[in-house]
This record gives sequence, structure tokens and C-alpha cells, in this order.
Amino acid sequence: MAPTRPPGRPRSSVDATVFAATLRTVDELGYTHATVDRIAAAAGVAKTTIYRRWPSKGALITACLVDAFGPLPLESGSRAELMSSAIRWGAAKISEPGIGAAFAGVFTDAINDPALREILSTQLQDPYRLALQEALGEPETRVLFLIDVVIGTLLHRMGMTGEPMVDADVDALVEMVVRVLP
Amino acid sequence: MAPTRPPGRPRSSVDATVFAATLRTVDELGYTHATVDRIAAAAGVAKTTIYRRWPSKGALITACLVDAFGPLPLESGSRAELMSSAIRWGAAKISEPGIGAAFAGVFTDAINDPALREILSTQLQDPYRLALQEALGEPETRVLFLIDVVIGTLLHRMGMTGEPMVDADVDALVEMVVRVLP
DNA sequence: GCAGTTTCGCTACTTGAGGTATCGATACCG
DNA sequence: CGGTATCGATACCTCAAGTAGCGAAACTGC
Repeated sequence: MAPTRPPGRPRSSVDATVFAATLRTVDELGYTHATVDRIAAAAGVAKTTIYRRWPSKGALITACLVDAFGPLPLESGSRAELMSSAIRWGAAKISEPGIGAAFAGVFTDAINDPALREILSTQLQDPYRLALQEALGEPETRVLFLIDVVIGTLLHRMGMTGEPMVDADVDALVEMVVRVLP
Repeated sequence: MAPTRPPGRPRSSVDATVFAATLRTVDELGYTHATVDRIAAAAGVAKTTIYRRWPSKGALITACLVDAFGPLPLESGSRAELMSSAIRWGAAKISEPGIGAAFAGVFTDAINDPALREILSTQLQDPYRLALQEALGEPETRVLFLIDVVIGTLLHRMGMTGEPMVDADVDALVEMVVRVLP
């Protein structure tokens, strides 16, 4: 089956532009003040175009994060090495401009929005959880707990309080988590 | 100096009623849907009365949390015992109805609201941080990191995802943190 | 009792943000 | 050229935080 093109005017390829504008706006103004109107203006696009592609602000941010993170890099090695590199990779990503604030904001929006929660789970959380679960060979509850510790710490420090996480803190986090691996 | 009463009609003593109504409403509807109108209605009080006592919804929630948590119980013992009991106390408190959601919600509100951040810091965070710092005899950066790990994990698990934290998870968290104490 | 002051509940309002509806113009297919 | 779906632009709806103004009520001091 060749991917037959649907009829009608094709979508202009502005996804990457919108993602960039989103992260830039969130970085400059914070999640709340980064309104969809402002993001659209920053991307040089109409607000309706954004809502034609993503059903809500939270869905846009989620897609933006999925795009920004990309697949979890899993080099081979011991479980401690795997876990260590995954934590350092996540910490570095969350430190990039706008990412931490966007991450924390969309999580919060999702608390009282079941539809967004579904999107966030299936598109962002589940893939990484499953990849890590398979790589570590640990049971699901254990992996979920470790992810909560790492993501919770990173988000609380950088998403919530806005304070940067220094290398020593990342080292300490890695050591804490790696030590409890069997 | 006797505390001379100011002129005018004295405030009705409804703070406790409002706090209870706040936590109940947040527990039932979640942070976002727990609007000030609804909280006021649940407390049997006018919305203006609430805004006459607390400058914003976030400030109300903060006061509510300060009231709900109370002072950090610090029994004497080793640093490991102190830390362990503090974590278990925090985990138990955050599990009470409405507390976790209120905590996560006010933190998020504070991200883009400097005035609320100031309130949250001075009234809720600083007291516990200072108490723990003094009890443990650890440097500030170290205590801040450990608090981020514990609060981050608890908030991410219970405030954000809404999933309960089972005893095994609390045990694992305690062990992780206690192990890295010098 | 009465003037002064402050809180009370009530209602109406302002502001800002997420999201929707409509419309003429445009780009692609057959 | 007809059919279809996207484009930008504008206007609109809804809901929630927070404010303003009002008459009534509760307290103090004279």
C-alpha cells in the first residue's frame, strides 16, 4: 500500500517551527504565560492552525516534548551503567531551555484532565518506562518507583523551583538510585 | 502591652471551617476544579470573606497546608532515625485526603507567581528546611537536595499521578535516603 | 443610645486564557 | 474545472481569579 495522499490542501510543514516557538515561549514566559495565542504569534501561524493539529495546549506541549526528547539512548552495559546514563541523559534534557517548565506544566495540567493524561501516558511516559523495564529486567512496580524518584526529583528541582541542578546533585542522585539496584 | 482589640466588627472565627472545606473540595474535585467560589460555598461563607483574609487562592491553600501539617515532629535519635521518621511523617501527611493535590497544585501555581512563591517559601518550606537542617547538622545544599528527592518523589507519585504510595515504596525511599547520609 | 469603624453576605463586574465557529482565500487531486 | 481540506483572520463562548460597591450587622468608646 503506497501511502496515498488524502484529498484537499496538504498541511504546511510547520510542526518543527511551532515546536521551536513553543519551547522558546515557555522558556521566556513560563508555562502559564506561554499562551496558545502567544505561541502561535511566535511561530507566525494562526491559532486555529495549532488547534487543527493538536487538540489542546497540553497535547501540543506533549508532542513538543516527545519531539525534543527523542528515543531513550540505551548503550549496552551493566544495569548500573544503563541506569546511570539514562538519569544523566534525562537530567541534561530537562535542563535545556523550556523543557523543564514545559514538562512540569503539562504534568500539572494532566492532573485534572483525563484526556490529557491519556495522551501524556501513551505518547511520553509509557515508551520510556517500557524501554527501561526491558533494558533493566526489573519488575514494573520497581521501575515505576525508580522513575518516580528520578523524574520527581528533577521536576521538583528544575520545573517547580526553577533552581538548576548542579553536577554534584546529579551525581548524588545517580549514586542513590544505582545503589538500590539488586 | 495587652493585645488591644482593633475597632470595628471582629472577624468571625471561620478559618478552621474554611480550611476543612478547602481540603474537602480539593479532595473531591481536584485542585483546578476546586474554585474559590466552590470552596466558599462549601464553607458557607462569602467569596469576599475569603479574599479579605488570604490574598489569593494559592495563599489560602498554603495557609491550609501549614495548618494541616503542623510542626515537624522531631524525636531524638540518630540522624538515620530522624530522617526516617521525617520521611514517614511526610508521606503519611501527603496521603491524607486533599493534601497531596493541594500541595502539588500550589507548587505549580507558584512557578509563575513570584508573590505566591514568597508566601510558599517563608510560610511552608523554610520552617521545615531549617528544622531539618538543624536536626541533621548537614549543610544547606545537602538538606535541600534530600528534601527535593523526598518531596519530589512523593509529589510526583501522589500529587501528579494520583497513584497511592504503598508501604514498600516508602520503605525503599527511606532506605535510599538514609544510605547516603554520612 | 449613638457615632465610628470594620466585617459580613450579596451581586455585579473586569480580565485573561483555553477553545470554538465562521468565512473567504488558497493549494492540491482527479 | 470541481471537490476537498487547510490556511489566516476575526469574532465569539466559557470559566475562573480577583475586584468594586452596597446595605446590614457587630463591636468599641463616648
